[in-house]
Amino acid sequence: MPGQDTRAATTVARIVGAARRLFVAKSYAEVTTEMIARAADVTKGGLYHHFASKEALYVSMMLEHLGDSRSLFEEAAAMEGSARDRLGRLTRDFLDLPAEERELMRLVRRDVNIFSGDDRDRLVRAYQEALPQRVEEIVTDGIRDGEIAPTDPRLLSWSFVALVEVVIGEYAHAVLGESTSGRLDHVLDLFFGGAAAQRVEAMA
Amino acid sequence: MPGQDTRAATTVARIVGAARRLFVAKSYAEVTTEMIARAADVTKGGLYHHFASKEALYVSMMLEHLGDSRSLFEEAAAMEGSARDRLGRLTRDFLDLPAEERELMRLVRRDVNIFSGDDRDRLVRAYQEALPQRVEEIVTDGIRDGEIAPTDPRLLSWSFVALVEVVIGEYAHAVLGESTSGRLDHVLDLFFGGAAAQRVEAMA
DNA sequence: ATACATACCGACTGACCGGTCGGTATGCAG
DNA sequence: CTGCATACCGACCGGTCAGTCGGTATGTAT
Repeated sequence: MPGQDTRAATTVARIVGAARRLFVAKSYAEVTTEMIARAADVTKGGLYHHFASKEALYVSMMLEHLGDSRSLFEEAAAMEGSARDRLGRLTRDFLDLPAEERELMRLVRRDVNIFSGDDRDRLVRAYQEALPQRVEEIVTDGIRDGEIAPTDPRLLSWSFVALVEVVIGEYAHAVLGESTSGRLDHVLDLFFGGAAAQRVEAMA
Repeated sequence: MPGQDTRAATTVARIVGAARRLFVAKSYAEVTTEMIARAADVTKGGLYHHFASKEALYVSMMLEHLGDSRSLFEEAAAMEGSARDRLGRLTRDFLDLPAEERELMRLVRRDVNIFSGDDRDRLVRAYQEALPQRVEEIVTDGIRDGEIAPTDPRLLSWSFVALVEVVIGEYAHAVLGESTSGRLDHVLDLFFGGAAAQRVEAMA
């Protein structure tokens, strides 16, 4: 009953899904078009019917994911509230993402350097628009409102993202517990308050 | 006049040096043994006379560098003084490293995943002993002395290393100026004090 | 001088991989 | 029913690359 369009669309989706799984598990060079085709239950011919090249498939897969992520993070950035609340919401959304999707954000940064020209530029832009720029929005507001010390907002955003990345991975999982909240608090406390022991402060 | 031993040693050194330059500039898969041999002014045959495989060459090159780095960072960690001073010294040493050697520290983390088994384990261990464990020593002391808030020291160390990595790269260079000190202060301030605006505190 | 080891050469091989192409199957439009 | 487009197949090609191997040159020990 499904027409050709639907058929093609589901095949494309199968290929993209298989590519995503494989690219997360292995490096770009290690994943062969043959492997992707086999995992998607088509042949290489079928794969190349829908995608011009291995690179085009990778880029297509990644751009789709980055678009979705951007929508998700834009919601958090658009929230009302303190910078800490908004960063918390965004980070929580990120940490609660399925592991595979979260890994894709690391993947872009890892793989961007193996491309060049147009594809590379599009990937970089899409990544920055998906995550770092959303963080930067919040940080910039935080500086304007006196919540965050006046520093270069982009540098601060990257620092924040770097701290979040530390908290992914099994060691942090083991230390901070299974729930998202532990990791979240750890990141926010460290980012806003630093690692120094609390000085005794004058209390009201 | 030099005997065969010296001759072989210098050839090996040439090969390792060429490999280092190339692996920093391009990814593992993109660097061919032919390119390394050519850059080292030997043939592939000559290269394979000294190294059993491409992987063995990579590992050998990396372990040599990590050993040197470890010695350097151990000095800083062995210093007297506050945790902040010692971390500052270690970070300064790191930031003042020639760009190529500094890049190698990123390389390990990037490339570790393409190996497996024994080679992988040795690389991971050597890296951790070279940098993160040196940081962890200092952090642990800082916690013991009440300078750093009691948190998991390993997690804190990784966070610190992540913050340092942000500060390498051209954007940070442009924002924080050419000198090492600007980047150094930025990292230390952020790590110890956090990003929050200073609250007005009771002063003596 | 002779014999042996070590350094090095470079043509070659075998495997792999991205991409192609001629062909078949399946629907849809007139 | 016919003709055309689209989806898909799978054998194949061109090229690349890690690794090999028979050979030569250069020292070194006896």
